Amino acid sequence: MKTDSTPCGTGPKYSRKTADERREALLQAALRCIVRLGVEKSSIRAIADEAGVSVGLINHHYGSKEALVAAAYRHVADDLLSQIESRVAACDGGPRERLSAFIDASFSPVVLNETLFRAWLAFWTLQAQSPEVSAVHKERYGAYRQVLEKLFAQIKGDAEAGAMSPRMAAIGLSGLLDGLWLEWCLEPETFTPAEGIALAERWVETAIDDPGSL
Amino acid sequence: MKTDSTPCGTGPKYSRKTADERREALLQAALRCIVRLGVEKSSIRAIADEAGVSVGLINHHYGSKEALVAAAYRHVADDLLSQIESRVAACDGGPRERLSAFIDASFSPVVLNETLFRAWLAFWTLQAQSPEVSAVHKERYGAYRQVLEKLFAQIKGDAEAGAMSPRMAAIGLSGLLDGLWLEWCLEPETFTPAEGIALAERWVETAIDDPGSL
DNA sequence: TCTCTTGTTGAACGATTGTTCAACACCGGG
DNA sequence: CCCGGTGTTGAACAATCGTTCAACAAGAGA
Repeated sequence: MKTDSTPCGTGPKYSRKTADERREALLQAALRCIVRLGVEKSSIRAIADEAGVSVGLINHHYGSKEALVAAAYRHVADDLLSQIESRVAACDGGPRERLSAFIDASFSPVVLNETLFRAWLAFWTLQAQSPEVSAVHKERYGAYRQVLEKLFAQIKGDAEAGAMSPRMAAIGLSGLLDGLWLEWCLEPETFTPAEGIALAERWVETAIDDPGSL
Repeated sequence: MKTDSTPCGTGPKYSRKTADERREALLQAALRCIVRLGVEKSSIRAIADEAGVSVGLINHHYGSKEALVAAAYRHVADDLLSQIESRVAACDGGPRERLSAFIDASFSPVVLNETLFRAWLAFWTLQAQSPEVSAVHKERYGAYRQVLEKLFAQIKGDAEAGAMSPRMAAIGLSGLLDGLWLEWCLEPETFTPAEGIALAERWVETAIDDPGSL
C-alpha cells in the first residue's frame, strides 16, 4: 500500500495504532466514502483505500462491513441532529425564534445535501432488514420530533388563543420539512431553499395563529 | 413412434410469446421481485426466475437491467397517479372538493402501503445512478405537481381574495403529502391516516384563504 | 410436411463484491 | 540487542453481478 514517508523506501511500511484509534479512523474514512461515492459504491476496498490501509483491517476491527456501516450511520444521525440543535440553542430569542432557527438549519447546505440524502436513502432501505438500524431510526426520529413538539408547546404556552395541538403541529412541520427535503434532493431545480423556508414558516404561522380543531 | 425415453412430460420446453406480452410479463415479475426482495437483491437471475424464463431474455427484450427497472418505475408511477386522478375525476364537486378527493386518495391504503414504499425507496436509490430512472422521475413528478397546481389555480380563479401562488401551494402540499407518507411508512404508529388528511386540509385552507406573500 | 423466422435458452465471461488467513513487520519489554 | 505479540498486509477465494452470443426450438406460412 501507500506509505507517507520518504520516497527512498527505507521508512516503515505502516504505523501501528491502537484498536480505538484505528476504529475511529476507519469510521471517518467510511463516512467520507459514503458521502463522496454513495453507500452502494463504498466497497471494502474503497473504504480501505480512503483510510490508507489494506482491505483486511476492516473485518479485523469491525467483524463485517455491515457493522462498520451501521456505526457510520449512527454517527451521521447523531451529528446531524446535534448540529441542528446547536443552531437552535445558539438562538437567543423566544421559542418562535428558535423554531425559525430550526427551519433555517433544516434548509442549510449541511442538510440540503444530495450525498447526505443518498446516505439516508440507504439507511431507510437497511431499516427494513436490520433491527439494529431500525432501532437507531426510531430513537433518532423520536428525538427529532420531540424537539419540534417542545417548541410548539412553548409557543402555545406563550400565546393566548387556542392553536393546533403541539403534537399535530410538530408532525405537520416534520412532514413538511422532510417532504421538501426529499423533493429538493431528488430535483433541486423545483424550488429554492428560500422558498422552502417560506413554506415552512407559513405552516408555523398557520399552526400557532389559527384557532384550530386539531 | 416419436416418444423418447422420458416417461412423461415431453411437451414444449417453453412457449413463445409476442414481444409485448413478454415485456409485460417481465415487468410484472420485476415489480414482484423489487417489492419482495428489494432492488439490490433483485438480480437479473431472480427476476428471470420469477418470470419463469432464462436470464438472456431480459437483455433481449429490454437491452439492459436498468431499462427494465426504469420501465417498472414508470409503470408503478403511472398506475398510482392515474388511480388518484380517477378518484379526483369521480368527484363531481368544484376544484376545492376535487382537491379534497386528491388528499383522501393520497391517504388511502393503495398509497399508504409499505411494499409500495419499498419499491419507491428502490427507485429513488437508483435515480442517483441511472439517468434513465432519473428522467422517469422528473417526468412523473412533474405531472403529479401539475395536477395539484391546476387545482390550486382553479380555486384561486374562483376566489376573489389574493392567495398563495398556485405553484408554491402545490409545492407545499406535495411536500407535505410526501413527507407524511414517508414518515407513516417508516413508522405507522406515529399518526393515523385521518390525522394526515386533517393536516393536509389545514394546509390547503392556509394556502387559499390567507392573503399571502408567496 | 418442410422451411424459415425469431423468441428463447443457458453456459460462459469478466468485473466486482465481502471475507479469510497465513505471512509479515512494527514496536515495546526483556 | 533481540524477541514475541499483535496490528497489519494483500493475495486468494467463493459468491454474485450484468452481459453476451452461438445454438436451439416453437410455431406460422408455404
